[in-house]
Amino acid sequence: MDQLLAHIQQYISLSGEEITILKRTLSTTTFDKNHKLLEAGEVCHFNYFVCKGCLRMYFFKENGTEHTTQFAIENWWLSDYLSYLTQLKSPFSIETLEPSEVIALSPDTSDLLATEIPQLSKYFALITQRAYAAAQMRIKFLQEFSGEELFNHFTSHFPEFLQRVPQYMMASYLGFSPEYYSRLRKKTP
Amino acid sequence: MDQLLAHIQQYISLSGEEITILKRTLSTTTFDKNHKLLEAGEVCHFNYFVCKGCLRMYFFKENGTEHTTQFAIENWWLSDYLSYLTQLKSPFSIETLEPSEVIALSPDTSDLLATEIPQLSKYFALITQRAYAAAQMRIKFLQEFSGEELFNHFTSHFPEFLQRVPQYMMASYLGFSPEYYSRLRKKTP
DNA sequence: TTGCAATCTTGAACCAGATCAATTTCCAGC
DNA sequence: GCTGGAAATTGATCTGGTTCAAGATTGCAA
Repeated sequence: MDQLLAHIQQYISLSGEEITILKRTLSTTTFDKNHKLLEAGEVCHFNYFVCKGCLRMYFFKENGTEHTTQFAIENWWLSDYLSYLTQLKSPFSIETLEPSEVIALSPDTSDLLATEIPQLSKYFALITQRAYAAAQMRIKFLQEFSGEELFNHFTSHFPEFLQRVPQYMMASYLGFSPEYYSRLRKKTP
Repeated sequence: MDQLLAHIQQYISLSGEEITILKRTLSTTTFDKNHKLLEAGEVCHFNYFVCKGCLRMYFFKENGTEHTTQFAIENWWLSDYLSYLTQLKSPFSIETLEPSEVIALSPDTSDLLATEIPQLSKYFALITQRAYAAAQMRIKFLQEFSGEELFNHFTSHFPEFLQRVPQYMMASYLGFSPEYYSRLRKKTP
């Protein structure tokens, strides 16, 4: 919970009263490893803030192969935004990869908080802008880099991730097969 | 200009006075075909709204090949959000593909308008959310579909685009070579 | 501690899509 | 209405990455 308050206060300042409102309105939930927060075919009712742990969002192709589209660790928000906004069914699943502590925010609660704490809209706007900017860069990387380049880029920029995430998930996140991932790993130890 | 006002009023309602403020503050600019609105290496100072025409955002790999990351037609906003937010240099270029009429919005003007027309923050927030949602779906499609599937999906969902955009740009947008695009096209006429 | 299931590795055959090179078609500007 | 350059097609060849199948490792549940 303090995790989120600290994160918010990186962008806007909160009065004592506002902090009280937030603490009263929001609550953290603890989940085991491999707990499903969203199952493909359901509506994505929440935007999840990770206080502690690690989540991922993924989907299945018709042929049954699984593809991870996003990871989220401490201080990241994660949700299927299209489903979250429209309340239509999501093609994605979201699950914990570690025992995790998250805050689940619904659109209603979000609106409520934004009216009680006007500043908060600015925080949410910033978060969404940053998420969009990150998505733009991810699209660029996927187009720009070969598998090997993606692998090298990722291992050098986010080494901490590799410890926390199974290789076959990393492989599907970067857009190639587990076998090829293993070969790249061998290549540059 | 009315194009933007209409677009805004799909999401929020504006008073006559607010419309006046908008008309006074914003202006449309007309550009020839192939006009560069942003050159790679510069800061992206504006978020562009397309009243009429067509823009694209693209970048170059070291090997010199060009990759289109986004198109924008009427009623779409386009910018390199990371550069726009941080005012750091952008790796992208933005150019018109047709004679176009656009509204260029700077972060300062955006803030100014948001204080004069509080409702407008909601509009901008919605636009960004939708853009983020679209980017999430784009990433999903790029992971989910083979070249041929992407091609079929795109031609069936956005046939109007194909008329307006050169094939080699479509090819790089979908993530493959112009030659392969041509072969796919032949395959399914 | 053991046993089983999930994950990771390795090899060999294969293929979607790239690259290179040679025409052909399409236009924008004179 | 030419004409030169950009865009599109087509064929031949090549390769990054997949797929399939068979072990080797790991890790966790009982």
